[in-house]
Amino acid sequence: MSERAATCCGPGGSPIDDRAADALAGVFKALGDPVRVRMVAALAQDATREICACDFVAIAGKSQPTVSHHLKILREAGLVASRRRGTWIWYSVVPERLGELRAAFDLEAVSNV
Amino acid sequence: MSERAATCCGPGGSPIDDRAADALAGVFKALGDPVRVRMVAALAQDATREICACDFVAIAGKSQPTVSHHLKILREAGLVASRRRGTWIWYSVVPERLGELRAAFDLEAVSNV
DNA sequence: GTCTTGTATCGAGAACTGTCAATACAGTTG
DNA sequence: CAACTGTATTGACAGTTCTCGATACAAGAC
Repeated sequence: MSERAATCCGPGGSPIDDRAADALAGVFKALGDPVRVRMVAALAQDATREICACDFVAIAGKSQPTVSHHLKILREAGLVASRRRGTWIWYSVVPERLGELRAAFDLEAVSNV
Repeated sequence: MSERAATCCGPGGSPIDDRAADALAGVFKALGDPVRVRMVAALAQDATREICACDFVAIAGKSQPTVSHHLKILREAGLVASRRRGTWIWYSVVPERLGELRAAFDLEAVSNV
């Protein structure tokens, strides 16, 4: 930067506070893996869809511990919810969180496309 | 899974092909860092906004090499574009790519929120 | 040409991530 | 209770990522 920067640059302050940036980045990071994208996509076909944890082994094409690891990341990011019913655990998407993400792209820059 | 899975699980095939999942995950990964979220947010205030590379040092609060590293990641993800004008290099958002991301959330599951 | 300044790349270290085998935990069944 | 099955956790390894100092490259000023 240096002083000369004043010659080239406008104001350009960031329109997002650090807490919001951290939160957004956290959710994006959770979606930043192809395996997890496939899992979320399978769930997000509709908001009420539930998929048994055991089925994600086939959907993801990974071992059971790996699938469990990815499900945990998605859970902690608030993207999916789990619900035990009898022996099996069913996962579903959290529509509110996906709505938040979509809203994050509803900016001037995007709406004009 | 095992054979018993057939007892608990529906079809649940993934509605996204591997190539699309890889592509989506790649863009999400690029957004999976608070520094880059702040940089993109600063650019995305409107589609025509241009920010000098030198200004991102202040916006990101990181060293110049680190900022350059993050800008490269955003460039390679197609999220921002760079344009040299004289001495300085100006960055702007790529609205089409942001539109693609927004479209990724326009699913049944989300539109019903 | 040299000097100065903005930007990108290199190199290295610390921290994190994806993966799976082995193991532990949680339910159901007998 | 014990046995079985679905799920989560642990431990370890390879690969990646973030960060910055040092350095190289690029363009304008002199």
